[in-house]
Amino acid sequence: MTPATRPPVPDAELLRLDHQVCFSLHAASRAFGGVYRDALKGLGLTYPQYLVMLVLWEHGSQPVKTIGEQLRLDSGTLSPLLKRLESAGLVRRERSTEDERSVTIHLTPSGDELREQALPVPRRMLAATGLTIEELRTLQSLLGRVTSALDEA
Amino acid sequence: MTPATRPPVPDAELLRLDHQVCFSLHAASRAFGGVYRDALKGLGLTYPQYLVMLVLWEHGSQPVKTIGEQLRLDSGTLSPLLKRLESAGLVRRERSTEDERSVTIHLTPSGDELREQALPVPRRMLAATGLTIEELRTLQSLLGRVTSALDEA
DNA sequence: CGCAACTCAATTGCGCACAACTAAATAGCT
DNA sequence: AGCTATTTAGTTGTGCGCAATTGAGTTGCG
Repeated sequence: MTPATRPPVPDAELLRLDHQVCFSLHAASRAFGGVYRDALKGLGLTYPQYLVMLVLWEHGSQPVKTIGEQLRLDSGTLSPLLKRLESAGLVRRERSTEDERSVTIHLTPSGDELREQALPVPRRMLAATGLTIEELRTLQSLLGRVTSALDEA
Repeated sequence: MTPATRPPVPDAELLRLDHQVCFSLHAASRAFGGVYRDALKGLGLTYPQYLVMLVLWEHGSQPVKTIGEQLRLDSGTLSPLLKRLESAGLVRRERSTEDERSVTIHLTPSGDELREQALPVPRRMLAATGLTIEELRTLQSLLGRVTSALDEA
């Protein structure tokens, strides 16, 4: 069934299905955000701030640019976010001496310590999704393909 | 392989996998947003505004509350958004006479006409995802389950 | 050297998302 | 009727996301 040539899906269904998928993605993203908000409240981090900390915990000090590349965020988002992390005492911003355009982000001791408190968060989130590891893999694979395809369009 | 009792997935992998899934969702949502931004530019709509118009096109005039329920958005988001749609001449806001707390949103003739221009959008988006109908169904099913589970947590 | 092109971070402006709160109206209960 | 609780929009404040712009700094080329 459903040969390689387009199967007989009527316009009306396509329309509804598309609506559901794009909306589902939007809704799922916000639902995740809500649960992360709770899970991260104790750490004083928002979800995007947590993503930045994950990058720093995993790969250490690095300039704003490479953080943005990994998270797909630009300086308009990262600059104020990093200043808030700096105000919270978690990171230090240091203008590079070799290339004065570049600002390197370092973890402070507080920022490094926070890692331990963050360790139980992923397992808690995994449980909250109600999915099996297999399903998570499937989901991640599909999302990755969608994102790549959309980025090229 | 992978019995019902937790399979031997080390913490480190769990951590990375979780990171990837939540991040993938975040990234996919923003990637979708970017492509919708282009697709909807000609209509003068943002993606959330498009969602509101879809609800109105499908189900007609209705109060703010029911729009919010369908889109999972509260009045803090919808009130200013609807005012922008009103400024654009696409909707009319009318306080109900029977229950003066309620504001009913109506499509204007312009708002109704816009539907035709929006018809090609879904097919364009579907193509941009690069997924088959089957994969979209799988994706939507997983996202729906995740959202339900997360909403309860 | 001197000038043009590029890079990188920051800033500005707009819109979305959500929490907390306000205000007005309705419903329910005594 | 009178009082309380609930419902419904709206407002305010904070933070994310992105486009467009600015400005400092670097690189490359003649």
